[in-house]
Amino acid sequence: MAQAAGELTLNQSQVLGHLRAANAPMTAYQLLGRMQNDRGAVAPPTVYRALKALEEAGLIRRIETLRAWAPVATVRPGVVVICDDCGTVRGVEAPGLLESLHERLVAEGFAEARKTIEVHGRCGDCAEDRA
Amino acid sequence: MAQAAGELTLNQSQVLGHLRAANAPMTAYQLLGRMQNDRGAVAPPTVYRALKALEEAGLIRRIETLRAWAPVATVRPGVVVICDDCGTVRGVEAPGLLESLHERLVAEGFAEARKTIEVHGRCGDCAEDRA
DNA sequence: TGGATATACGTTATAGTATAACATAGCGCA
DNA sequence: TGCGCTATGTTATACTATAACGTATATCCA
Repeated sequence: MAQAAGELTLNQSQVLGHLRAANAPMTAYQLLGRMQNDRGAVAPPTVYRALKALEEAGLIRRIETLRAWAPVATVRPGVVVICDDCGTVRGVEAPGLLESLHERLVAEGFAEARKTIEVHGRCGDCAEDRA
Repeated sequence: MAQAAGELTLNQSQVLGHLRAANAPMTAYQLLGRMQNDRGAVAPPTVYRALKALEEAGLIRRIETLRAWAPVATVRPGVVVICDDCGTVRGVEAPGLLESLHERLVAEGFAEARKTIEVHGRCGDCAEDRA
């Protein structure tokens, strides 16, 4: 069951599909539940393997502070903004910010490999709802 | 067993002591092991309760990307820099950077409550060791 | 004084997140 | 055909975190 490079397997595309259909990040076990609805018996490694492959392909990322996963389409750049009321997540572009942090660390001799920037709070829509 | 505000209980000061003695963040269960060495039977809630109190007191913080805990040195730094080789963690102050991100989000109507910024890579010392 | 309340901790059990290890199956190709 | 590769299945277990309930001690104040 070899797989052409750049294409998704069935597991992977199902997991990605569920993540893209959701309006908030999903935990691995929420995904597992969906997969079991779709297909019957599915075990955790099936989901975790798909998540790993999708993450390596740059199609999803883990939201560390939520222990959950989101498609990069909703979260693309470096800064992830999370509304604790409605659960939605979006990416904010802040190239200058990331750049200056990078410079700063390089100057201190630190070789940066991976950045996680997550901001929690309440989005404008939810603030209005409570106004 | 009420506790004067601002003072640490025995559990809390033992947990904090272990974290300060370590040269890298520790997981809750590593701490649990140390506590058991010190005192015999100790259960997870004892450790987690101490961690929660210490975090609320601003004395430690959870390193999300490591699922581990580290003491906070004096000022609460905005950016946590983690060496994946030696495991050490340090805080970097970057007030301008955080400020500009904050402005940016306020402009979009987002009310920020909590930020997590963690950078992984290799520190200068470890780069030298491998040179 | 004594009882209502609050806080910390003990204890048991369980929920939630993630991976190790080994087995099976399909595919490309020498 | 038989070998090696990759994806998936399957079982078990490790690791992280919290719920729920019980006990002890301190504090407040009627």
